[in-house]
Amino acid sequence: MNNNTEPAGEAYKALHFIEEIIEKDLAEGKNQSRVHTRFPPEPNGYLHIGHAKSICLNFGLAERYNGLCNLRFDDTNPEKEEQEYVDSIMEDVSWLGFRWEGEPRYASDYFDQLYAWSEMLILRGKAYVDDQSQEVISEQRGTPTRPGTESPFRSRSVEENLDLFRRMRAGEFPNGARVLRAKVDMASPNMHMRDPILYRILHSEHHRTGDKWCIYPMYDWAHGQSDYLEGITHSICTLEFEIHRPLYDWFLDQIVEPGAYRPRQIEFARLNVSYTVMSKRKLLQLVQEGIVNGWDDPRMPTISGLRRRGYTPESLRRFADLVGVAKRDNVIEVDLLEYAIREDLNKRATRVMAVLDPLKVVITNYPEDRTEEMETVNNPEDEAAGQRLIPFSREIWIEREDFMEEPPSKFFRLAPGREVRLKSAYIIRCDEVVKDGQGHITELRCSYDPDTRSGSGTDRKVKGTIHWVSASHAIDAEVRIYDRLFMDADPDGHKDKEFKDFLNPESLRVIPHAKLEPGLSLVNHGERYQFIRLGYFCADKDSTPGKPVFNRTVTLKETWKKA
RNA sequence: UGUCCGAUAGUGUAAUUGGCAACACGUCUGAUUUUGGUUCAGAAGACUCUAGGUUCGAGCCCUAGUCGGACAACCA
Repeated sequence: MNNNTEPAGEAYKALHFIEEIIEKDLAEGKNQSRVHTRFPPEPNGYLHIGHAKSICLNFGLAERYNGLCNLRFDDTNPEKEEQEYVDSIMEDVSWLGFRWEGEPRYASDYFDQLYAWSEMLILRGKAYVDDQSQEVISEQRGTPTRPGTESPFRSRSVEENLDLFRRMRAGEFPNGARVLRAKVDMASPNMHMRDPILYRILHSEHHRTGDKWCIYPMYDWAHGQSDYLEGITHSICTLEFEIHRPLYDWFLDQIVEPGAYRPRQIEFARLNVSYTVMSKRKLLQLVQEGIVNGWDDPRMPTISGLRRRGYTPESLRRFADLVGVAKRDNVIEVDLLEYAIREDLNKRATRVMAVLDPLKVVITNYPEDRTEEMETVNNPEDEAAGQRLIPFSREIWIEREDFMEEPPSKFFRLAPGREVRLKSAYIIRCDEVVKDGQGHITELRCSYDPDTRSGSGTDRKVKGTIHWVSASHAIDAEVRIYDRLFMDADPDGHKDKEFKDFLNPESLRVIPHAKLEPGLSLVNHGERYQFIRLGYFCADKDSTPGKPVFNRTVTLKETWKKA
């Protein structure tokens, strides 16, 4: 069975290695030719763009092969996990546009079954209780190049192991007093096979099971078994778990009948993005040390941060598609992320006029009491978006950087004696530059050509077109100009420096009084616009009626270089 | 001195399974443009990690090596 046939007209897209594995399994009728994946985050932090790749992969595969995808919280460590994270994860996955099969699952749903299987292992002589301290166990484990040594408790009787394990569960021992270990192979070249720990004692409240348990299963013991219980066929994870796969399989061997259904672990290379950090630990550090304003700070590579920044779910899914799936370590250039959001917003964002650094222009030959409503197109890429009217009058704001007193030859904007077109309005010429006592430019006095009204059919051309906003009609807005958080392409790739040494001091610049066209006074947070010639901006949740707050998502592509 | 994994333009991913190394981002030209955006046309950029081998033919198969990554939490 080959599901690879694409609809006619669509470009052939090569299968990545996981799709190849799946198609082979499907063809062989493995696991009744089902495809069932899962996204298994630990609720100990917010999801980031790397998780988005994994989400798109797992849910995308299920979609492509008419399968299912579960959302499962890997909540086996009550000391780090919180409900807040569970909630944020569900919100992020849904926002990305995916629907998990049934209710969210939790590894903690399977604690009873895991416990029962553990007793089974003990009964079969495949697990034992070890009384040694963490330090001693760690010492005995050896090193990657030196085999471990067996614990003196390894040969305890089944009865004693069972009794001790039950008493561990009953809460008779303090944290760290004993652990349950699988009896595998202390001489294995794979460290994970050297009698891995199944259960540790943790007298702490679990966010879902409360105080029902004081022993908690380790990741390796919980994960594959959870996959099995959920009927997962393809358990996709990142490369660092590759070395765990023999253990994943060993555990499954203990509970799965040969030839029957069985999940398979497949590893792919995690996403890295230049100029950012991706570890939850470091992101948590940025939040806790107040370097950013929370997990959803628009500078964070978290899904909630990108959402607040103005990224669309479509752009993130497109990005996940563009980065591909393979097994080699990779660093994706941020440019690709920015390409993805520009591509999307170019098609859908309404163009509006906004002046961030206002310079007053007085049009001396324009009547003082006059206001014209100029028609302007909402989106040149989307005719259906229609037109709207914007007010024009004698005094306007233009961008300060759109004027130069002594312009280089390639400068197409306003300068003394030069002309520019005001977008959707008239061509003006700069006649006079007004300065204050310090030589600071305070105002430009210009004259307009009445025959050049936009849409009047005039054919007079000028080199440049600039944006503007009528001074008497403009509203004030706060605009937050975000730039990359780190100045180095690989912030944690330096031996003698810490990632925080590369923080960009100008990652956030707040413009308290930007001038916007009046139609923008009432915006709903999350609305996205293109500020003409400046970039894409998204209304922040801090907006209030009459005083919007905008976040800059990304600039427009800048191909112009100074001479 | 171990085990596992990986290596193709600057970046990422392909190469229909052994047949002229392609696509995307990025870079550079030019055209169009009432956004220096978009769009369009084009260009540069690769000893496919190295050395052997198999073959009429190797990015792909084999051998050896080099380089990079992962593994020594009672984290996931």
